[in-house]
Amino acid sequence: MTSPEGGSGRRAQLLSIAAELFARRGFAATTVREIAESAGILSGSLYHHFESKEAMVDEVLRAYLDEQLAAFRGAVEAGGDPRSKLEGLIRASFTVLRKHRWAMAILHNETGYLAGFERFAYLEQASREFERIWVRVLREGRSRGVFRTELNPRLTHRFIRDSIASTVRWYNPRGRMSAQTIAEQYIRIFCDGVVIPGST
Amino acid sequence: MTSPEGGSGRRAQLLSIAAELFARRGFAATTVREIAESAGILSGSLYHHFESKEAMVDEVLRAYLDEQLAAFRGAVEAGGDPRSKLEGLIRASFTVLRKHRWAMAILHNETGYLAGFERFAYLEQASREFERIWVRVLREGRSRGVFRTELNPRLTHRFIRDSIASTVRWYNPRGRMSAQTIAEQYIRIFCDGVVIPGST
DNA sequence: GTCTATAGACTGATAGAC
DNA sequence: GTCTATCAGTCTATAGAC
Repeated sequence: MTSPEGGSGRRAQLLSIAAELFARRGFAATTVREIAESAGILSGSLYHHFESKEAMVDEVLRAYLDEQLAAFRGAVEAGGDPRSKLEGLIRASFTVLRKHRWAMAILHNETGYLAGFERFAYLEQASREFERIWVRVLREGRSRGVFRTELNPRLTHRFIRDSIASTVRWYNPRGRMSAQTIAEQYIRIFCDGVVIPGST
Repeated sequence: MTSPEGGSGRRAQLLSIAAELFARRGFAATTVREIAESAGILSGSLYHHFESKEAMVDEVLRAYLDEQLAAFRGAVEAGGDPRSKLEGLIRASFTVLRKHRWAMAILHNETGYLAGFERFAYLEQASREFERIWVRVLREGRSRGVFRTELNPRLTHRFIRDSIASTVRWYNPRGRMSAQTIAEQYIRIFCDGVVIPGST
């Protein structure tokens, strides 16, 4: 406990290196030797900090899920009309993306693989809780007559969730497009669509 | 050459089994022993049909990319206004999804890993060609004043591409929602948005 | 906190019998 | 077309020196 993050700086640094590799190359395809080499140490030394490779991805994912859940709840509690809440949820996703981009990618890419292990059963629980939050907002908008009734709320949620998660693959924090800029484009597409109403 | 698909039935069957495993658990995480076991044979027997594990995924991906490219070109050549072309591209994606769902998932999930091998350099070429087709349609719509000018065409393309690719994770060909139903929902969200114009 | 050295399991792939 | 048997390499993880 030597830094505000609640862990030693070295530990957090190693986790960040591992997370990026897991996200870029896949969890199974990333070896502990690669993680160690990226950190400038040998693989055996990693086990002074972590119990196993699984424990590393576990810690990365839990930290992300906790913050994402808090951000989603905050967005809903901020209130407003359904559209404002929906925009808030999208913005909350991109706010968390800035800090947890690798974790978002890992969750998106590896759920199918990790869900097979009992250790990671909490991933599905978290996904269901996230879906509940989004679907509630989408249903509210529908019943108030501001969201299209022909759209399936669960499909709609997955649609936007997967779009955002996939953003991580090309998003560059030092690039031309900030997370906030991307968020505003996504809100535009998602809420209002690509086609200008009445143009055809 | 004993079947209309251009390969022996057995070969196609083995490829289908492998593709599903690659899509569900990841290419690196899937072992040749698992593929063989799913097919009811032993791992050594696989090498009578295929040169390597890489050759298997290679064949799966090439078959998909060829059909997808033809489908996209057909959609654009069908003509019509920009919105019709855009809808055609989305429908073409879902038409191909029915036959190549596992290949779509593999391409989406493993590009980051496979792109590292020279053997799979063609994946990036194909992605660029697909993007060119979509962006041309999106730009045309913009310049004709039917698509929103504030939207970045490349971002817009990736947005819908990744949404569709992610669909494979929950799409069930024997489920309540057909690929066509999903396509129409996606067209609605993507073209017109979730929010009903003038409702707020 | 890192290194050396290695155990023990698993991996993709091969050779030859049937 | 499948099986048996196995090789050579790689993987995660451990034990103990420094």
